[in-house]
Amino acid sequence: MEFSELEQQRVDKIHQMREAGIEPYPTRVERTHSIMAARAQFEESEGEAEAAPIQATLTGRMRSLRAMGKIVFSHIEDATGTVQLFLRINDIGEESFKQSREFFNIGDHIQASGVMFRTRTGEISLRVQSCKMLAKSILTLPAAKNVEGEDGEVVQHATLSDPEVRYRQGYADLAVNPDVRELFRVRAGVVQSLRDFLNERDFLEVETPILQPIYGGAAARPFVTHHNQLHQDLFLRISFELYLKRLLVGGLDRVYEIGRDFRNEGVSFKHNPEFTQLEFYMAYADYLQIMEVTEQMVSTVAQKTLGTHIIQFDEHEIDLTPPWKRIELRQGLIDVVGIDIDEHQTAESLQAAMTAKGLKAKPGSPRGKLIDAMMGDYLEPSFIQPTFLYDYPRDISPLAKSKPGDPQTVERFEGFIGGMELCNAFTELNDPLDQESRFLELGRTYEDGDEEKNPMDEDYLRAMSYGMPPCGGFGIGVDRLVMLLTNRRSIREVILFPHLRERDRGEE
RNA sequence: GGCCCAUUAGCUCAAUUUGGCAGAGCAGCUGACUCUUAAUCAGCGUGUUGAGGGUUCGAGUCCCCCAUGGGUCACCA
Repeated sequence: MEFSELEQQRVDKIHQMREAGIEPYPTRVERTHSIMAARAQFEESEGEAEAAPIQATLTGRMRSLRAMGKIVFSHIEDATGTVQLFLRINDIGEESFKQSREFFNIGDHIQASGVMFRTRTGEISLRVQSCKMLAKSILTLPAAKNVEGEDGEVVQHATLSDPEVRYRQGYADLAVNPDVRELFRVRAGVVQSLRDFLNERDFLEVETPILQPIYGGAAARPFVTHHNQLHQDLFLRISFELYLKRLLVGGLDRVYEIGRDFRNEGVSFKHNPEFTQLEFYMAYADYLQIMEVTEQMVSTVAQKTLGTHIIQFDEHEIDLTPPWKRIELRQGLIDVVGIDIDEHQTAESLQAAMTAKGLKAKPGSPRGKLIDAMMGDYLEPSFIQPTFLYDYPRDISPLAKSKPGDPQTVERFEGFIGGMELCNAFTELNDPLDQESRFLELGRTYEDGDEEKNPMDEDYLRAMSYGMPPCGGFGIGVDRLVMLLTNRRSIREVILFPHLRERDRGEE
Protein backbone atom coordinates (compact mmCIF):
# COMPACT_ATOMS: atom_id res chain seq x y z
CA MET A 1 0.00 0.00 0.00
CA GLU A 2 1.13 3.51 -0.73
CA PHE A 3 0.08 6.26 1.62
CA SER A 4 -0.38 9.95 1.26
CA GLU A 5 1.29 12.12 3.86
CA LEU A 6 -2.00 12.32 5.73
CA GLU A 7 -2.28 8.56 5.78
CA GLN A 8 1.36 8.10 6.72
CA GLN A 9 0.69 10.15 9.86
CA ARG A 10 -1.91 7.57 10.88
CA VAL A 11 0.47 4.70 10.17
CA ASP A 12 3.05 6.44 12.36
CA LYS A 13 0.45 6.67 15.10
CA ILE A 14 -0.05 2.92 14.91
CA HIS A 15 3.65 2.41 15.54
CA GLN A 16 3.65 4.96 18.34
CA MET A 17 0.72 3.21 20.00
CA ARG A 18 2.51 -0.12 19.95
CA GLU A 19 5.62 1.54 21.42
CA ALA A 20 3.41 2.88 24.20
CA GLY A 21 2.10 -0.63 24.85
CA ILE A 22 -1.32 -0.03 23.28
CA GLU A 23 -2.65 -2.50 20.71
CA PRO A 24 -4.38 -0.56 17.90
CA TYR A 25 -6.25 -3.69 16.73
CA PRO A 26 -7.05 -5.64 19.91
CA THR A 27 -8.61 -9.08 19.72
CA ARG A 28 -11.12 -8.81 22.57
CA VAL A 29 -14.02 -6.39 22.72
CA GLU A 30 -16.53 -5.66 25.45
CA ARG A 31 -19.96 -4.20 24.96
CA THR A 32 -22.91 -4.11 27.34
CA HIS A 33 -25.43 -2.12 25.27
CA SER A 34 -26.10 -1.03 21.75
CA ILE A 35 -26.15 2.74 21.61
CA MET A 36 -29.87 2.74 21.09
CA ALA A 37 -30.40 0.43 24.09
CA ALA A 38 -28.21 2.53 26.35
CA ARG A 39 -30.08 5.70 25.39
CA ALA A 40 -33.45 4.04 25.89
CA GLN A 41 -32.51 2.60 29.27
CA PHE A 42 -31.21 5.96 30.42
CA GLU A 43 -34.33 7.83 29.34
CA GLU A 44 -36.45 5.29 31.16
CA SER A 45 -34.42 5.69 34.35
CA GLU A 46 -34.82 9.45 34.24
CA GLY A 47 -38.51 9.01 34.98
CA GLU A 48 -37.84 7.11 38.17
CA ALA A 49 -37.15 8.85 41.45
CA GLU A 50 -34.45 6.59 42.86
CA ALA A 51 -32.97 5.06 39.72
CA ALA A 52 -29.51 3.56 39.82
CA PRO A 53 -27.01 5.10 37.39
CA ILE A 54 -26.83 3.37 34.02
CA GLN A 55 -23.37 1.89 33.69
CA ALA A 56 -22.55 1.04 30.08
CA THR A 57 -19.74 -0.09 27.82
CA LEU A 58 -20.39 1.11 24.27
CA THR A 59 -18.62 0.54 20.99
CA GLY A 60 -18.71 2.48 17.77
CA ARG A 61 -16.97 4.50 15.14
CA MET A 62 -15.84 7.97 16.12
CA ARG A 63 -17.72 10.49 13.97
CA SER A 64 -16.79 13.80 15.56
CA LEU A 65 -14.15 15.08 17.91
CA ARG A 66 -14.13 18.34 19.86
CA ALA A 67 -11.21 18.67 22.22
CA MET A 68 -11.01 21.62 24.57
CA GLY A 69 -8.17 21.53 27.02
CA LYS A 70 -8.93 19.02 29.70
CA ILE A 71 -12.23 17.73 28.32
CA VAL A 72 -13.15 16.14 25.02
CA PHE A 73 -16.53 15.72 23.36
CA SER A 74 -16.94 13.10 20.69
CA HIS A 75 -19.75 11.25 18.96
CA ILE A 76 -19.56 7.56 18.29
CA GLU A 77 -21.90 5.68 15.99
CA ASP A 78 -22.94 2.05 15.82
CA ALA A 79 -25.61 0.41 13.68
CA THR A 80 -28.33 1.55 16.09
CA GLY A 81 -27.49 5.21 16.50
CA THR A 82 -25.06 7.78 17.81
CA VAL A 83 -24.20 9.03 21.26
CA GLN A 84 -21.93 11.70 22.63
CA LEU A 85 -18.92 10.77 24.74
CA PHE A 86 -17.71 13.10 27.44
CA LEU A 87 -14.08 12.57 28.40
CA ARG A 88 -12.67 14.50 31.32
CA ILE A 89 -9.12 14.34 32.57
CA ASN A 90 -10.42 14.04 36.17
CA ASP A 91 -12.44 10.94 35.23
CA ILE A 92 -9.98 8.93 33.18
CA GLY A 93 -6.64 10.10 34.50
CA GLU A 94 -3.88 12.18 33.01
CA GLU A 95 -2.03 9.41 31.16
CA SER A 96 -5.11 7.91 29.57
CA PHE A 97 -6.46 11.33 28.63
CA LYS A 98 -3.22 12.29 26.98
CA GLN A 99 -3.14 9.08 24.96
CA SER A 100 -6.73 9.52 23.83
CA ARG A 101 -6.00 12.99 22.57
CA GLU A 102 -2.88 11.83 20.83
CA PHE A 103 -4.11 8.64 19.20
CA PHE A 104 -7.85 8.97 18.51
CA ASN A 105 -9.05 10.21 15.14
CA ILE A 106 -12.42 10.50 13.49
CA GLY A 107 -13.09 7.18 11.81
CA ASP A 108 -11.52 4.98 14.50
CA HIS A 109 -13.54 2.26 16.18
CA ILE A 110 -13.37 2.61 19.93
CA GLN A 111 -14.85 1.18 23.11
CA ALA A 112 -15.87 3.41 26.03
CA SER A 113 -17.15 2.57 29.50
CA GLY A 114 -18.89 4.95 31.85
CA VAL A 115 -22.18 6.26 33.16
CA MET A 116 -25.02 7.68 31.09
CA PHE A 117 -25.93 11.28 31.89
CA ARG A 118 -27.13 14.50 30.33
CA THR A 119 -24.83 17.41 29.63
CA ARG A 120 -25.82 20.91 30.66
CA THR A 121 -27.25 21.44 27.21
CA GLY A 122 -29.41 18.35 27.66
CA GLU A 123 -27.72 15.90 25.33
CA ILE A 124 -27.65 12.28 26.41
CA SER A 125 -24.00 11.34 26.78
CA LEU A 126 -21.64 8.82 28.30
CA ARG A 127 -19.36 10.13 31.03
CA VAL A 128 -16.35 8.03 30.12
CA GLN A 129 -14.35 6.31 32.84
CA SER A 130 -12.19 4.26 30.50
CA CYS A 131 -11.82 3.82 26.80
CA LYS A 132 -9.76 1.89 24.32
CA MET A 133 -8.99 1.68 20.65
CA LEU A 134 -10.69 -1.18 18.82
CA ALA A 135 -9.51 -0.49 15.28
CA LYS A 136 -7.37 2.36 14.06
CA SER A 137 -8.33 3.88 10.71
CA ILE A 138 -5.67 4.95 8.23
CA LEU A 139 -7.74 6.36 5.40
CA THR A 140 -9.79 9.40 6.37
CA LEU A 141 -13.53 9.12 6.02
CA PRO A 142 -15.16 12.30 4.84
CA ALA A 143 -16.87 13.85 7.84
CA ALA A 144 -20.10 15.38 6.70
CA LYS A 145 -20.52 18.76 8.25
CA ASN A 146 -22.72 21.74 7.54
CA VAL A 147 -21.06 25.09 7.75
CA GLU A 148 -22.68 28.46 7.30
CA GLY A 149 -20.59 30.60 5.02
CA GLU A 150 -20.07 34.35 5.29
CA ASP A 151 -22.96 34.98 2.95
CA GLY A 152 -25.24 32.95 5.19
CA GLU A 153 -25.37 30.07 2.78
CA VAL A 154 -25.09 26.62 4.31
CA VAL A 155 -22.37 24.58 2.68
CA GLN A 156 -22.11 20.87 3.24
CA HIS A 157 -18.52 19.76 3.40
CA ALA A 158 -16.81 16.56 2.55
CA THR A 159 -19.69 14.28 1.95
CA LEU A 160 -18.75 11.57 -0.49
CA SER A 161 -20.50 12.25 -3.81
CA ASP A 162 -18.22 11.17 -6.67
CA PRO A 163 -20.27 8.35 -8.23
CA GLU A 164 -17.21 6.39 -9.23
CA VAL A 165 -15.80 6.31 -5.70
CA ARG A 166 -19.23 5.67 -4.22
CA TYR A 167 -19.75 2.58 -6.40
CA ARG A 168 -16.19 1.25 -6.38
CA GLN A 169 -15.77 1.85 -2.65
CA GLY A 170 -19.24 1.02 -1.46
CA TYR A 171 -17.89 0.47 2.04
CA ALA A 172 -16.85 4.12 2.25
CA ASP A 173 -20.18 5.24 0.82
CA LEU A 174 -22.02 3.20 3.45
CA ALA A 175 -19.77 4.39 6.26
CA VAL A 176 -20.34 8.02 5.38
CA ASN A 177 -23.87 8.25 4.02
CA PRO A 178 -26.53 7.07 6.48
CA ASP A 179 -29.23 7.19 3.80
CA VAL A 180 -27.34 4.53 1.84
CA ARG A 181 -27.36 2.26 4.87
CA GLU A 182 -31.07 2.91 5.26
CA LEU A 183 -31.67 2.10 1.60
CA PHE A 184 -30.17 -1.36 1.98
CA ARG A 185 -32.26 -1.95 5.10
CA VAL A 186 -35.31 -1.14 3.01
CA ARG A 187 -34.04 -3.48 0.32
CA ALA A 188 -33.68 -6.31 2.83
CA GLY A 189 -37.19 -5.54 4.03
CA VAL A 190 -38.54 -5.72 0.50
CA VAL A 191 -37.00 -9.14 -0.07
CA GLN A 192 -38.27 -10.34 3.30
CA SER A 193 -41.77 -9.07 2.53
CA LEU A 194 -41.77 -10.83 -0.83
CA ARG A 195 -40.83 -14.09 0.90
CA ASP A 196 -43.46 -13.60 3.60
CA PHE A 197 -46.13 -12.86 1.03
CA LEU A 198 -45.42 -16.04 -0.93
CA ASN A 199 -44.82 -18.25 2.09
CA GLU A 200 -48.18 -17.22 3.51
CA ARG A 201 -49.74 -18.47 0.27
CA ASP A 202 -48.10 -21.90 0.51
CA PHE A 203 -45.34 -21.27 -1.98
CA LEU A 204 -42.16 -23.27 -1.49
CA GLU A 205 -38.84 -21.49 -1.83
CA VAL A 206 -36.36 -23.47 -3.94
CA GLU A 207 -32.90 -23.09 -5.40
CA THR A 208 -32.15 -24.20 -8.95
CA PRO A 209 -28.89 -24.29 -10.93
CA ILE A 210 -27.06 -21.09 -11.76
CA LEU A 211 -24.56 -22.99 -13.90
CA GLN A 212 -26.62 -24.45 -16.71
CA PRO A 213 -25.64 -26.62 -19.68
CA ILE A 214 -28.44 -25.04 -21.73
CA TYR A 215 -29.71 -21.54 -21.03
CA GLY A 216 -33.23 -20.42 -21.67
CA GLY A 217 -36.40 -18.83 -20.41
CA ALA A 218 -35.57 -15.38 -21.75
CA ALA A 219 -34.28 -13.66 -24.86
CA ALA A 220 -30.83 -12.58 -23.76
CA ARG A 221 -27.18 -13.30 -24.37
CA PRO A 222 -25.56 -15.41 -21.67
CA PHE A 223 -22.20 -15.40 -19.93
CA VAL A 224 -20.22 -18.51 -20.79
CA THR A 225 -17.91 -20.36 -18.46
CA HIS A 226 -16.15 -23.68 -18.45
CA HIS A 227 -15.89 -26.71 -16.21
CA ASN A 228 -12.33 -27.95 -16.44
CA GLN A 229 -12.69 -31.56 -15.33
CA LEU A 230 -15.85 -32.21 -17.28
CA HIS A 231 -14.49 -30.38 -20.35
CA GLN A 232 -17.89 -28.74 -20.63
CA ASP A 233 -18.97 -25.19 -21.36
CA LEU A 234 -21.61 -23.93 -18.98
CA PHE A 235 -23.81 -20.85 -19.04
CA LEU A 236 -24.74 -18.59 -16.17
CA ARG A 237 -28.51 -18.63 -16.08
CA ILE A 238 -30.50 -15.87 -17.76
CA SER A 239 -33.69 -16.93 -16.01
CA PHE A 240 -35.00 -19.59 -13.61
CA GLU A 241 -38.05 -20.42 -15.66
CA LEU A 242 -37.34 -23.79 -17.24
CA TYR A 243 -36.11 -25.35 -14.00
CA LEU A 244 -38.94 -24.02 -11.87
CA LYS A 245 -41.56 -25.40 -14.25
CA ARG A 246 -39.90 -28.82 -14.12
CA LEU A 247 -40.68 -28.72 -10.40
CA LEU A 248 -44.38 -28.35 -11.15
CA VAL A 249 -44.16 -31.55 -13.16
CA GLY A 250 -42.65 -33.06 -10.02
CA GLY A 251 -45.66 -32.12 -7.94
CA LEU A 252 -44.43 -28.97 -6.22
CA ASP A 253 -47.51 -26.94 -7.05
CA ARG A 254 -46.34 -23.55 -5.91
CA VAL A 255 -42.65 -22.68 -6.08
CA TYR A 256 -40.56 -19.55 -6.13
CA GLU A 257 -36.94 -18.56 -6.26
CA ILE A 258 -35.21 -15.30 -5.43
CA GLY A 259 -31.74 -15.09 -6.87
CA ARG A 260 -29.32 -13.75 -9.38
CA ASP A 261 -29.71 -13.72 -13.14
CA PHE A 262 -26.84 -12.88 -15.48
CA ARG A 263 -27.24 -11.24 -18.86
CA ASN A 264 -24.31 -10.40 -21.08
CA GLU A 265 -25.73 -7.18 -22.45
CA GLY A 266 -25.42 -3.43 -22.27
CA VAL A 267 -25.46 -1.69 -18.92
CA SER A 268 -27.70 1.29 -18.28
CA PHE A 269 -29.52 3.03 -15.48
CA LYS A 270 -31.89 0.06 -15.40
CA HIS A 271 -29.61 -2.81 -16.48
CA ASN A 272 -26.80 -4.41 -14.46
CA PRO A 273 -25.04 -7.54 -15.79
CA GLU A 274 -26.20 -9.44 -12.73
CA PHE A 275 -29.49 -8.61 -11.12
CA THR A 276 -31.90 -10.08 -8.64
CA GLN A 277 -35.00 -11.75 -9.93
CA LEU A 278 -38.03 -13.26 -8.25
CA GLU A 279 -39.93 -15.87 -10.19
CA PHE A 280 -42.90 -17.85 -8.97
CA TYR A 281 -45.06 -20.52 -10.59
CA MET A 282 -48.55 -21.36 -9.45
CA ALA A 283 -50.35 -24.50 -10.60
CA TYR A 284 -54.00 -24.31 -11.55
CA ALA A 285 -53.84 -20.57 -12.16
CA ASP A 286 -53.83 -18.45 -15.32
CA TYR A 287 -52.45 -15.02 -16.09
CA LEU A 288 -55.55 -13.22 -14.83
CA GLN A 289 -55.07 -14.71 -11.40
CA ILE A 290 -51.37 -13.87 -11.57
CA MET A 291 -52.29 -10.24 -12.25
CA GLU A 292 -54.25 -10.16 -9.03
CA VAL A 293 -51.44 -11.79 -7.08
CA THR A 294 -49.02 -9.24 -8.57
CA GLU A 295 -51.08 -6.24 -7.51
CA GLN A 296 -51.50 -7.68 -4.06
CA MET A 297 -47.84 -8.56 -3.72
CA VAL A 298 -46.39 -5.21 -4.78
CA SER A 299 -48.85 -3.15 -2.78
CA THR A 300 -48.37 -5.37 0.27
CA VAL A 301 -44.60 -5.06 0.06
CA ALA A 302 -44.89 -1.26 -0.16
CA GLN A 303 -47.25 -1.22 2.80
CA LYS A 304 -44.94 -3.38 4.91
CA THR A 305 -41.69 -1.64 4.07
CA LEU A 306 -42.83 1.97 3.66
CA GLY A 307 -46.17 1.92 5.45
CA THR A 308 -48.04 3.26 2.42
CA HIS A 309 -49.35 2.43 -1.03
CA ILE A 310 -48.44 5.88 -2.30
CA ILE A 311 -44.85 6.24 -3.40
CA GLN A 312 -42.85 9.15 -4.73
CA PHE A 313 -40.78 8.36 -7.80
CA ASP A 314 -38.97 11.12 -9.64
CA GLU A 315 -41.57 13.88 -10.02
CA HIS A 316 -44.42 11.41 -9.85
CA GLU A 317 -46.69 10.33 -7.06
CA ILE A 318 -47.57 6.73 -7.78
CA ASP A 319 -50.50 4.88 -6.25
CA LEU A 320 -49.92 1.14 -5.97
CA THR A 321 -53.38 0.35 -4.65
CA PRO A 322 -55.06 -2.48 -6.59
CA PRO A 323 -56.57 -2.86 -9.07
CA TRP A 324 -54.07 -1.58 -11.61
CA LYS A 325 -54.90 -0.24 -15.03
CA ARG A 326 -55.12 -2.94 -17.72
CA ILE A 327 -54.44 -2.23 -21.37
CA GLU A 328 -54.48 -4.72 -24.21
CA LEU A 329 -51.22 -4.47 -26.15
CA ARG A 330 -52.97 -4.30 -29.51
CA GLN A 331 -55.35 -1.55 -28.34
CA GLY A 332 -52.52 0.35 -26.68
CA LEU A 333 -50.59 0.47 -29.94
CA ILE A 334 -53.70 1.53 -31.87
CA ASP A 335 -54.28 4.36 -29.40
CA VAL A 336 -50.72 5.60 -29.18
CA VAL A 337 -49.06 4.91 -32.55
CA GLY A 338 -52.15 4.30 -34.67
CA ILE A 339 -51.16 0.88 -35.95
CA ASP A 340 -53.35 -2.20 -35.60
CA ILE A 341 -50.95 -5.12 -35.43
CA ASP A 342 -53.75 -7.51 -36.35
CA GLU A 343 -53.82 -5.90 -39.79
CA HIS A 344 -50.14 -6.65 -40.28
CA GLN A 345 -49.50 -10.36 -39.93
CA THR A 346 -46.06 -10.28 -41.52
CA ALA A 347 -42.92 -8.43 -40.55
CA GLU A 348 -42.79 -6.80 -44.00
CA SER A 349 -46.31 -5.42 -43.74
CA LEU A 350 -45.75 -4.12 -40.21
CA GLN A 351 -42.41 -2.63 -41.17
CA ALA A 352 -44.04 -0.75 -44.03
CA ALA A 353 -46.79 0.58 -41.76
CA MET A 354 -44.24 1.76 -39.20
CA THR A 355 -42.13 3.47 -41.84
CA ALA A 356 -45.26 5.14 -43.23
CA LYS A 357 -45.94 6.55 -39.75
CA GLY A 358 -42.37 7.80 -39.50
CA LEU A 359 -41.47 5.32 -36.76
CA LYS A 360 -38.01 3.86 -36.68
CA ALA A 361 -38.08 0.18 -37.60
CA LYS A 362 -34.95 -1.88 -37.76
CA PRO A 363 -34.92 -3.59 -41.15
CA GLY A 364 -35.05 -7.36 -41.13
CA SER A 365 -36.50 -7.65 -37.63
CA PRO A 366 -39.06 -10.38 -37.00
CA ARG A 367 -42.64 -9.17 -36.51
CA GLY A 368 -42.57 -9.79 -32.79
CA LYS A 369 -39.43 -7.76 -32.33
CA LEU A 370 -40.96 -4.84 -34.20
CA ILE A 371 -43.99 -4.95 -31.94
CA ASP A 372 -41.78 -5.22 -28.89
CA ALA A 373 -39.71 -2.25 -30.05
CA MET A 374 -42.81 -0.10 -30.63
CA MET A 375 -44.07 -1.05 -27.21
CA GLY A 376 -40.74 -0.18 -25.59
CA ASP A 377 -40.36 3.13 -27.40
CA TYR A 378 -43.88 4.49 -27.28
CA LEU A 379 -45.87 2.74 -24.57
CA GLU A 380 -43.45 1.85 -21.79
CA PRO A 381 -42.28 5.39 -20.95
CA SER A 382 -45.88 6.59 -20.58
CA PHE A 383 -46.86 3.97 -18.01
CA ILE A 384 -46.12 5.94 -14.86
CA GLN A 385 -49.01 4.64 -12.77
CA PRO A 386 -49.08 0.83 -12.36
CA THR A 387 -50.24 -0.66 -15.64
CA PHE A 388 -50.64 -4.18 -16.97
CA LEU A 389 -50.13 -4.51 -20.69
CA TYR A 390 -51.57 -7.84 -21.82
CA ASP A 391 -51.96 -10.26 -24.75
CA TYR A 392 -48.67 -10.44 -26.62
CA PRO A 393 -47.79 -11.80 -30.03
CA ARG A 394 -46.98 -15.49 -30.02
CA ASP A 395 -43.62 -15.19 -31.74
CA ILE A 396 -41.91 -13.23 -28.95
CA SER A 397 -43.40 -15.42 -26.22
CA PRO A 398 -42.32 -19.00 -26.92
CA LEU A 399 -43.16 -20.27 -23.44
CA ALA A 400 -46.64 -18.77 -23.12
CA LYS A 401 -49.95 -20.38 -23.92
CA SER A 402 -52.13 -19.14 -26.77
CA LYS A 403 -55.41 -17.38 -26.14
CA PRO A 404 -58.34 -19.69 -26.80
CA GLY A 405 -59.56 -19.07 -30.33
CA ASP A 406 -56.64 -16.76 -31.19
CA PRO A 407 -53.52 -18.80 -31.97
CA GLN A 408 -51.41 -15.73 -32.88
CA THR A 409 -51.81 -14.19 -29.44
CA VAL A 410 -50.63 -15.53 -26.10
CA GLU A 411 -51.84 -14.96 -22.56
CA ARG A 412 -48.99 -12.84 -21.34
CA PHE A 413 -48.74 -9.55 -19.48
CA GLU A 414 -46.03 -7.18 -18.39
CA GLY A 415 -46.37 -4.78 -15.49
CA PHE A 416 -45.03 -1.23 -15.75
CA ILE A 417 -44.51 1.40 -13.08
CA GLY A 418 -42.69 4.70 -13.33
CA GLY A 419 -42.09 4.21 -17.04
CA MET A 420 -40.13 1.02 -16.42
CA GLU A 421 -40.88 -2.58 -17.09
CA LEU A 422 -41.13 -4.23 -13.71
CA CYS A 423 -42.48 -7.71 -14.24
CA ASN A 424 -43.50 -10.26 -16.83
CA ALA A 425 -45.93 -13.17 -16.57
CA PHE A 426 -48.00 -15.57 -18.54
CA THR A 427 -50.26 -18.53 -18.62
CA GLU A 428 -47.59 -21.15 -19.10
CA LEU A 429 -47.56 -23.33 -22.15
CA ASN A 430 -47.94 -26.93 -20.95
CA ASP A 431 -48.54 -28.71 -24.26
CA PRO A 432 -45.26 -30.48 -25.05
CA LEU A 433 -46.01 -30.85 -28.75
CA ASP A 434 -46.87 -27.17 -29.11
CA GLN A 435 -43.77 -26.30 -27.07
CA GLU A 436 -41.58 -28.32 -29.40
CA SER A 437 -42.96 -26.56 -32.46
CA ARG A 438 -42.37 -23.18 -30.75
CA PHE A 439 -38.73 -24.04 -30.21
CA LEU A 440 -38.46 -25.08 -33.86
CA GLU A 441 -40.20 -21.85 -34.94
CA LEU A 442 -37.69 -19.80 -32.99
CA GLY A 443 -34.84 -21.71 -34.53
CA ARG A 444 -36.07 -20.59 -37.94
CA THR A 445 -36.75 -16.99 -36.96
CA TYR A 446 -33.34 -16.25 -35.54
CA GLU A 447 -30.10 -16.47 -37.41
CA ASP A 448 -27.82 -19.26 -36.32
CA GLY A 449 -25.34 -16.76 -34.90
CA ASP A 450 -27.97 -14.94 -32.83
CA GLU A 451 -27.19 -15.76 -29.24
CA GLU A 452 -30.68 -14.75 -28.21
CA LYS A 453 -31.92 -17.79 -30.02
CA ASN A 454 -33.21 -20.14 -27.37
CA PRO A 455 -31.56 -23.51 -27.79
CA MET A 456 -33.86 -26.50 -27.84
CA ASP A 457 -34.08 -27.94 -24.34
CA GLU A 458 -34.90 -31.61 -24.82
CA ASP A 459 -35.00 -32.39 -21.13
CA TYR A 460 -37.50 -29.61 -20.56
CA LEU A 461 -39.73 -31.09 -23.25
CA ARG A 462 -39.37 -34.53 -21.67
CA ALA A 463 -40.41 -33.13 -18.31
CA MET A 464 -43.43 -31.46 -19.84
CA SER A 465 -44.31 -34.70 -21.60
CA TYR A 466 -44.89 -36.31 -18.21
CA GLY A 467 -47.69 -33.80 -17.77
CA MET A 468 -47.30 -30.28 -16.39
CA PRO A 469 -50.34 -28.88 -14.62
CA PRO A 470 -51.81 -25.71 -16.12
CA CYS A 471 -50.12 -22.86 -14.31
CA GLY A 472 -49.32 -19.20 -14.25
CA GLY A 473 -45.74 -17.97 -14.02
CA PHE A 474 -44.32 -14.65 -12.97
CA GLY A 475 -41.00 -12.83 -12.84
CA ILE A 476 -40.09 -9.47 -11.32
CA GLY A 477 -36.89 -7.48 -11.23
CA VAL A 478 -36.27 -7.02 -7.53
CA ASP A 479 -33.69 -4.25 -8.11
CA ARG A 480 -36.20 -2.25 -10.10
CA LEU A 481 -38.83 -2.76 -7.44
CA VAL A 482 -36.37 -1.44 -4.88
CA MET A 483 -35.60 1.54 -7.16
CA LEU A 484 -39.30 2.39 -7.22
CA LEU A 485 -39.78 2.01 -3.49
CA THR A 486 -36.67 4.03 -2.61
CA ASN A 487 -36.98 6.64 -5.37
CA ARG A 488 -33.62 5.90 -6.98
CA ARG A 489 -33.19 6.51 -10.69
CA SER A 490 -30.17 4.25 -11.18
CA ILE A 491 -30.07 0.52 -10.59
CA ARG A 492 -26.51 1.00 -9.32
CA GLU A 493 -27.85 2.90 -6.35
CA VAL A 494 -29.71 -0.16 -5.10
CA ILE A 495 -27.02 -2.78 -5.75
CA LEU A 496 -24.09 -3.33 -3.43
CA PHE A 497 -20.92 -3.27 -5.51
CA PRO A 498 -22.48 -2.68 -8.95
CA HIS A 499 -20.31 -3.76 -11.84
CA LEU A 500 -17.90 -1.13 -13.19
CA ARG A 501 -15.24 -1.41 -15.82
CA GLU A 502 -11.93 -2.55 -14.42
CA ARG A 503 -9.47 0.21 -13.77
CA ASP A 504 -6.39 0.06 -16.00
CA ARG A 505 -3.55 -0.94 -13.71
CA GLY A 506 -0.97 -1.50 -16.43
CA GLU A 507 1.27 1.29 -15.23
CA GLU A 508 1.62 0.18 -11.64
C1' G B 1 -19.69 0.95 -29.98
C1' G B 2 -21.06 6.68 -31.59
C1' C B 3 -21.57 11.66 -29.62
C1' C B 4 -21.38 15.23 -25.42
C1' C B 5 -19.53 16.47 -20.50
C1' A B 6 -16.28 15.62 -16.42
C1' U B 7 -11.50 14.18 -13.81
C1' U B 8 -7.41 19.79 -9.42
C1' A B 9 -5.15 18.16 -1.67
C1' G B 10 -7.96 12.53 2.20
C1' C B 11 -13.41 14.81 1.00
C1' U B 12 -16.35 18.94 -1.38
C1' C B 13 -14.94 22.57 -4.72
C1' A B 14 -12.29 27.42 -6.83
C1' A B 15 -8.56 28.99 -10.39
C1' U B 16 -9.98 27.47 -17.21
C1' U B 17 -13.35 32.84 -19.93
C1' U B 18 -8.23 36.11 -21.97
C1' G B 19 -1.84 30.61 -20.99
C1' G B 20 1.73 34.15 -16.25
C1' C B 21 3.96 31.90 -8.62
C1' A B 22 -2.15 25.94 -7.79
C1' G B 23 -6.17 28.20 -3.74
C1' A B 24 -10.45 27.75 -0.02
C1' G B 25 -13.79 25.06 3.56
C1' C B 26 -13.92 20.43 6.02
C1' A B 27 -10.22 16.67 8.21
C1' G B 28 -5.23 16.60 9.49
C1' C B 29 -0.77 18.53 12.27
C1' U B 30 1.33 22.16 16.44
C1' G B 31 -0.18 25.16 20.60
C1' A B 32 -4.18 27.49 24.10
C1' C B 33 -8.81 26.31 26.41
C1' U B 34 -12.75 21.57 32.22
C1' C B 35 -20.17 21.37 29.17
C1' U B 36 -19.00 21.42 23.47
C1' U B 37 -22.03 19.97 19.41
C1' A B 38 -20.49 24.40 12.80
C1' A B 39 -16.72 24.57 19.46
C1' U B 40 -13.49 28.91 19.60
C1' C B 41 -8.56 31.24 19.15
C1' A B 42 -3.21 31.38 17.02
C1' G B 43 -0.22 28.95 13.40
C1' C B 44 1.03 24.93 9.38
C1' G B 45 -1.01 23.49 2.44
C1' U B 46 0.04 18.24 2.97
C1' G B 47 -0.56 18.50 -4.79
C1' U B 48 2.85 13.81 -10.53
C1' U B 49 -3.96 19.32 -11.55
C1' G B 50 -6.41 11.10 -14.19
C1' A B 51 -1.86 8.89 -17.68
C1' G B 52 1.26 9.96 -21.89
C1' G B 53 2.79 13.15 -25.84
C1' G B 54 2.75 18.08 -28.36
C1' U B 55 2.56 23.73 -29.06
C1' U B 56 4.85 27.74 -26.13
C1' C B 57 9.87 31.64 -22.99
C1' G B 58 5.91 29.64 -19.87
C1' A B 59 0.23 24.81 -19.80
C1' G B 60 -4.47 22.96 -14.56
C1' U B 61 -5.85 26.22 -18.85
C1' C B 62 -4.56 25.26 -25.92
C1' C B 63 -3.83 20.60 -29.35
C1' C B 64 -3.39 15.04 -29.89
C1' C B 65 -4.00 10.39 -27.70
C1' C B 66 -5.28 6.98 -23.79
C1' A B 67 -7.95 5.66 -19.18
C1' U B 68 -12.10 5.97 -15.94
C1' G B 69 -16.89 7.97 -14.70
C1' G B 70 -21.59 10.44 -15.94
C1' G B 71 -25.30 11.65 -19.68
C1' U B 72 -27.34 10.34 -24.34
C1' C B 73 -28.03 7.32 -28.73
C1' A B 74 -27.45 2.32 -30.40
C1' C B 75 -28.32 -2.36 -27.98
C1' C B 76 -31.36 -4.87 -24.35
C1' A B 77 -37.55 -9.21 -21.64
